[in-house]
Amino acid sequence: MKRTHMCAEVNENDVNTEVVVMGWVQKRRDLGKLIFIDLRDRSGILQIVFNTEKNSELLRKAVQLRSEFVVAVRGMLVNRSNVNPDMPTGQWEVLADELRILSKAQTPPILIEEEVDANEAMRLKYRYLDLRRHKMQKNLILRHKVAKTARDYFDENGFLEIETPVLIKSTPEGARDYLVPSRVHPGKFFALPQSPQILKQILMVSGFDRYFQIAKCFRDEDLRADRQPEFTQIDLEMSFVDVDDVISINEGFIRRVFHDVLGVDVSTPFPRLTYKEAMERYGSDKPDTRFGLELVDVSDIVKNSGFKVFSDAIARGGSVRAINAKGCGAEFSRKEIDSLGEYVKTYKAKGMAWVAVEENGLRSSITKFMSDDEIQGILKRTEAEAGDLICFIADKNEIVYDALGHLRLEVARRLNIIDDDKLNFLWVTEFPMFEYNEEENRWDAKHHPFTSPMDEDICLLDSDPEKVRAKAYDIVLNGVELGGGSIRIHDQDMQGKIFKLLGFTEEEANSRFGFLLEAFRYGTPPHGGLAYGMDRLVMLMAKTTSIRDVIAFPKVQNSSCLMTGAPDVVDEKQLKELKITTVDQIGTQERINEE
RNA sequence: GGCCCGGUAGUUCAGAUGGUUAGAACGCUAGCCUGUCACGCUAGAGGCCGAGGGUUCGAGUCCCUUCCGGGUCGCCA
Repeated sequence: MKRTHMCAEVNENDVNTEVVVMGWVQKRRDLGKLIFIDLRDRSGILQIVFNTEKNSELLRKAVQLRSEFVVAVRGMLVNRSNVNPDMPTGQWEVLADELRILSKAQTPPILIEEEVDANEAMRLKYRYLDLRRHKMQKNLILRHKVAKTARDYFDENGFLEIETPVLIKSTPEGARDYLVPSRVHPGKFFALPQSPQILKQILMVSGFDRYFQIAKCFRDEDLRADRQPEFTQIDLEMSFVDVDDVISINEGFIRRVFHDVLGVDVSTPFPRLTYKEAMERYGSDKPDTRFGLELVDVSDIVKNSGFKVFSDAIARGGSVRAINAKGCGAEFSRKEIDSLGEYVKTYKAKGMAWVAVEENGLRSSITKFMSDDEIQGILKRTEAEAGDLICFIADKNEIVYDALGHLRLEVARRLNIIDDDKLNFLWVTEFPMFEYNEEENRWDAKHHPFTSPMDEDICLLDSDPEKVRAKAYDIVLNGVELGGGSIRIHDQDMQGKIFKLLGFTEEEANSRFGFLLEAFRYGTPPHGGLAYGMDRLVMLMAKTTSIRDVIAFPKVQNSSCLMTGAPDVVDEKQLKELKITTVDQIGTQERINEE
């Protein structure tokens, strides 16, 4: 038998013709002398009917069918007497003439149903069953379409897809590397790329002008709902460009991918926020602008306040900022307000002061310490009305932003005011070039050490490195960092200066990035680019909240794969070839030696 | 590494204050049923209550340790 149709791809024109369909038994409804089968393939579900009047022999065979058997069915596609309006193929069914059981199946440990809320561990252990679910198939089909659209779009815009190696030189900095031992060079290791960053820059030196790649990347760090140890970037780089060129080609891509894959029209250009503005208004460098609750700085009002928590924070160079949680004063109990106070402690805030505005007065933890002028000033600045709850954080700016930025999101979630249908794209630009590393007592690159400073800030490099802004940009969708990039340094002298500022000696810079620095000596075009977290992009397009839902075989929080059991021990022989001894073995060896 | 939530039939869950024989739904097995599509009806099987230790006359329930899954902080140039 040769398959003629996918289950859900039959139509009126096929009625009264013979079809052959193959797939999995989704459901058997046995009425005695009449058996219905819902047959499922990746296209959908089609009902098969076995009728004793037509073929009693065949019906006896159909009795054996169970969930997830793989079968082939030949028969006439007919109009149903009882149409099922809830099913895309509900007006037809196949009147079976022949049934072949291609493969029997054990009863599956999880049900292949849309409404499964099976435990995720169970889903991941039996991932092949979980992936049979329509929703998961839809997600992976969506992912395929995103990848295809990326290839089409970038190809049409003159980008070349070029593969870069997966076994590369470790350039420590940033995330922890995954290492691969070399058999040929005992004691030496390859690293898996955290991103193709340096290699794509070298492709610019080679004159490829526009490069892109759908690249696997690896970072040996702890997992989150939106972070896996191996993930996929849509990575691109362009020569002879500045910030606006990169932004514009990427706005085109986003417009295209949402249009082609989801049929949604996204309007461009996207709003741009500087890093400074994003932090001051939203307390985050990846603000969710689908709702208000913006941060308000009240430092000037309370700098001399009798409430020492406020005045002291400001005296120490910090600030006091607030959000007006509209309606929460009326809505939240004391217990709920206190739980917000607990919530901000996650972000190192020592506490949360609050004022609930009521019809006939204020309910508050702090007003007794403050003057009327201060209180009135705050209410005016925060545009407080009866029913509102003003929440304050006083601390170092860094903590104030972080705590209030997260509090803002938490309040919005509790108030359920986030519109899931919105697609709020924006660019965050003008990131600081450096951030101070308290532990190591030096400046680190906020993006990476090849990021170009903004032209107008170059004069500040020596005097005020903290004030230098970079030609770096992130693209944000609904509070999720979708991607980021920068214009790179193409000038050797500037690169040397930046390395020096980052505290690299010449030898260190050479041993880490020598090959790149050398490449730059042979004629380097100005260049820049961007990389998307493809998993996150697909996750948001699929309207799910975990990238595990758009990755076929994801890993769990401890970086293992529940289906295959990776990572696992390997043969002694393999280790021997690699000249690798594990600490456990060393321990054993030492114990043996001691005895 | 820290904090929070969870782990009870195959699956999803319920099991106040410790108390005799641990329940439900779905799934599964068998029988009946010719228009079902959450098919229906009848009967049935199925449990080291994650693991180990402790308290107690008695532990699914309380305590300690540990393992597993999720969220989060740190981490993620």
